[in-house]
Amino acid sequence: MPELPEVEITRQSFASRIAGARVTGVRTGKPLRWPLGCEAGSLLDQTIGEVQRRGKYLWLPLERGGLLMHLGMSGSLSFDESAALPPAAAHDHFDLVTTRGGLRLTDPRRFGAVVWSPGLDSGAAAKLLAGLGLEPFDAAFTGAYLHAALRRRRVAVKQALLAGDIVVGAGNIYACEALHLAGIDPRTRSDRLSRPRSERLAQAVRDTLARALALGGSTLRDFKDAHGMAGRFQLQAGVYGREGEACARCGGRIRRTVQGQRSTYFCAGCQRR
DNA sequence: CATAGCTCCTGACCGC
DNA sequence: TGCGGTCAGGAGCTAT
Repeated sequence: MPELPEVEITRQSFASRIAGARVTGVRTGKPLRWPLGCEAGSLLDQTIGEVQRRGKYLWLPLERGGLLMHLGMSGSLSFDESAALPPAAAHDHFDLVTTRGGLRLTDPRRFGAVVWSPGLDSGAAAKLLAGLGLEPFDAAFTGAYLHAALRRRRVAVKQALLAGDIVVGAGNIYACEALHLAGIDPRTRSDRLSRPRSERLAQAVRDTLARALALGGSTLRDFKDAHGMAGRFQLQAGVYGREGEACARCGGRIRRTVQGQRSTYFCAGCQRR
C-alpha cells in the first residue's frame, strides 16, 4: 500500500525526468475516485514543473494550475521514456504523454485520483490538503508537538497516527511498525501517552519512514516505483503481517487485533500501554 | 468539536 | 476447476 515512503520513492523516480517536459497527450480510462476537474485537452502544451509531495499526495505543477495525484491503496505510477506508452491495459486509468516520456497511473482498485487544481494552495488541492498534519521530517514535528496533539484526543494512539491530521505519511504498515519500534501498545489511549513516550514515538515514526525510504518502500502485493522496482522493507518488518511469530526483539508473541476495521499487529511482550 | 462507521473497488486467498 | 465469502486498506464523507 502506498504510504509516504512509497509515494516519495515514486516521486523521486520520475520527478527530474519529467521536469521541463511539455504535455502532448492525455488519456483517461475508467473513473478514479474523483473527476479530473478539467477538460483533458486543456492540459495540452503546458510545461511540467518540479513534482512535489505533500503527505501521500503528489503535485505535478503545470503552467496553469497542476495535477494533484493520489495512489489510493493499489495505485502506482510508471514513467516510460520511450517514444510511446504501451497500449493501455485494463487498470491503466490515466496517461500523461509528454515530450520526455509517458506518465501512467495504474490502479486496479481505483481509490486513487488525478485532480486538476488551479494551484496547490487554492481550489481542489487546497481543499484536499487542508487539515493534513505535519510532515514527519519537518523540524516542527517534535515530541512536544506530538504529545500536545495526542493529549487532545481519546482515541487509541494508532488511530491518532493513522488519522493523518497530526502527522502525515504513516499508513497501516508504518503506524504498526513505529509503535513497535517505540515499544508502545497501539491500543493505548492517545491522551495517556507520557511526554517521554511521545518523544520516543515521534522519533520512531521518523526512523521507520526513513528506513522504509532507504529500503525502497514495502512491496506487499504489487507496489513498484516508476522504474518498476520492488521495495524490501516488508522483509524486515518487525510486526506487520507476522501474527503468531516471535518478536525478534523480545521473543514475545506477535498478535493481531482490529482497530477501526483495520488490522493492527503488535508484540504482546514489548509494547506496553 | 471529536469520534465511529460507511464507502468506493477488485485481486488474492480460502474452504468446499 | 469453479464459486461464494472474506479480507486488504486511504481517506473523505456522513451521522452521532
